[in-house]
Amino acid sequence: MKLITKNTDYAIRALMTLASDRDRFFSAKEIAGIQDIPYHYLRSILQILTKNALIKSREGVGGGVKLIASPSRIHVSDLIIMFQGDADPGECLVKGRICSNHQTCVLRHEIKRIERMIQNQFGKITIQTLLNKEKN
Amino acid sequence: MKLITKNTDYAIRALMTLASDRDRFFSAKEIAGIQDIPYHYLRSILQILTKNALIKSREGVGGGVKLIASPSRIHVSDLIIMFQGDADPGECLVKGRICSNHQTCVLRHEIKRIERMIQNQFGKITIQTLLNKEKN
DNA sequence: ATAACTGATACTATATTGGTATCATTAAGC
DNA sequence: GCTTAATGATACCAATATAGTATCAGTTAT
Repeated sequence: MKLITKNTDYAIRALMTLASDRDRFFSAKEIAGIQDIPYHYLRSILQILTKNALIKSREGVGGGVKLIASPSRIHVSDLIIMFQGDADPGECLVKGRICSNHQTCVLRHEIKRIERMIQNQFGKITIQTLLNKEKN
Repeated sequence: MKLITKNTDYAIRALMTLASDRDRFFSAKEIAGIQDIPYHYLRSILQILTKNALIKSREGVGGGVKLIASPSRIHVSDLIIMFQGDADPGECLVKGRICSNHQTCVLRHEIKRIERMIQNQFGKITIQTLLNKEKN
């Protein structure tokens, strides 16, 4: 059961690095080195984070990316949605007679409930809480 | 976030059909028709259920498969493990410095906790509870 | 004997995820 | 201004996992 894909994972780690020094710009190359993330792949991830205004970028020599959102306001649930999409696109897994007879399918209902619970759990985890736990 | 894959879903539906009449054999063809599941794919799923002793099979004319486990003892969590494997095979998602510096990685720890919670939730759902909810 | 079934197994197709490459543009600093 | 170090945009490729198909051998009721 893969809850978190690599791009989400890489995003979290990049953000943790950025949170370690909020005032300066880190280049993608630098972050890739620190976190051992493939450079080009990381670049595409950073672009998404930039578009979602969690970080800002500066081009040119001495440029890079820098955290602009507060680490305590960046929830892992947001990153999951950002990189893994908003769960399944409303499609009913259980087709066939059961569903057509009963309109709403019981299994699907249970799955939805558990998905909400998961998102709720990941919503409680922020970049800040991860940093805090790391320092124990 | 795909919690349940199609083979698990198909297995659940097949078992619900079998639970609807525990005394007789259903052929794969029949179940495929009732649940609108691709015949050959369903056959491979039924073979796995047979090997795991949830159902028993009878070859030849008039054969098929029949439920042997009690619907209230078949937990969706078991089926998830059966068809989707035992979560991730112990591999740490967060490699690089964070992990090597701190031995155990904080994100991984949180993910593991949530995974246990999910399995616990799916452990509370059985074929029987699904059937009960369906009949409301 | 035949027809209806499962067992075993190999194969193919599709989708998702992970990763790479390239060219254009920007900006610092000599 | 030229060079260099950086991102923006975008297209492409590879690897893996999931979903689905096909076939042949063996079994059993009639």
